[in-house]
Amino acid sequence: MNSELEKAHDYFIETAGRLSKSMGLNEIAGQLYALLYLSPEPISLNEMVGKLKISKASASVNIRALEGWGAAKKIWVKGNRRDHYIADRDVWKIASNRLKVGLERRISEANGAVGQVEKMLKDSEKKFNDENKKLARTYMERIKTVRKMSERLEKLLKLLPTDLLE
Amino acid sequence: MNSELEKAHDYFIETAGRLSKSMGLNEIAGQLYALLYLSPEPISLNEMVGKLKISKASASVNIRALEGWGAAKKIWVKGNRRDHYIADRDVWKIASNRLKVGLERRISEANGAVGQVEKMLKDSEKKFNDENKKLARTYMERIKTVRKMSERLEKLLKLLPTDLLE
DNA sequence: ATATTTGTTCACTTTGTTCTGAACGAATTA
DNA sequence: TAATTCGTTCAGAACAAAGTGAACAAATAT
Repeated sequence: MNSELEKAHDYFIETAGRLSKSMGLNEIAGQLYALLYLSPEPISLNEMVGKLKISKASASVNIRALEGWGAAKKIWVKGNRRDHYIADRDVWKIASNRLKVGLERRISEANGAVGQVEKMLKDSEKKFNDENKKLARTYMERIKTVRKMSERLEKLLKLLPTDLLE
Repeated sequence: MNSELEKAHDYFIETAGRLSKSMGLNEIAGQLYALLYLSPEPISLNEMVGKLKISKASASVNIRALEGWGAAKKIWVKGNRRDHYIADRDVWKIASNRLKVGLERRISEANGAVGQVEKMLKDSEKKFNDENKKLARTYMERIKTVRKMSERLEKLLKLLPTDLLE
């Protein structure tokens, strides 16, 4: 194997891993994806283990994560009983979808909690003494602002695919 | 202190911490911001320590991170020599800016590396034998696609503030 | 039937991050 | 001037996340 070529290959993969990690995804998942992305041929679990110098366990777990995200898919290779994988090379689609899904989940969780806080404040409003009533008003008002914003964000996310990602 | 009120208050802060953490920021930073966000009064380091049950060290480090992001600012309180802080309550501005800056840094790093890989391939192109020449072509083509995409993303990020964040 | 190959799962270790307590210097008060 | 109050820094403890090896079950080959 030409070592210059291999160096470039490996550096690309390393970079993908770093990026993946810094984006809150798994480093090995990023490396695996880059490996598949570059390869003209489908790749087996064992080859992943060999090329990335990782354990079979990691390869197994992470390739299935990629599968789950629609970033890789299993493919049948004639006369070979090992699982082979290829990348869906539409990086943009995959990355933006990851981002979108991740944001949506977080926002919706936060929204749920914020809604609960609002409910708590409303429900016990009558029990507050004057001092606390004033404070509760401040809280309500400010929390409402937050909820408004996050609703706005949710809408924005729903909008994203058609406007920006096609 | 009315305990219902306090519960709502604390739950809001807890939620902010969780969200902050899940977004790759620091949990305490999120809690601190939420604390300041709700408070009608400026808050001192010691009060943060007391209300969030954290160490002075954490409070100090994280409040300055918030300051650096423009999410909190120091304020002078008459007759008190402690530092007091208030939140900039424009959550949208702060959050979107964080997101933007974070993405920009990562993308630009990745871009640098990808550019280098392209250079490596080009530079050593002549030395490849036929087999590798073909492989190198595949790499180049695919990596170029990635670069195009990330350039697109960079542009999109530059565009963001005016279009979406007004 | 037995042996081998293959991918998955899980308990454990390793690695990296975050938080804290203690020590410190600067500023303020007595 | 000495004592106290503050905020910062830093080494190390506590914690969380990720990767590994070994055991396993399923499929295939001998």
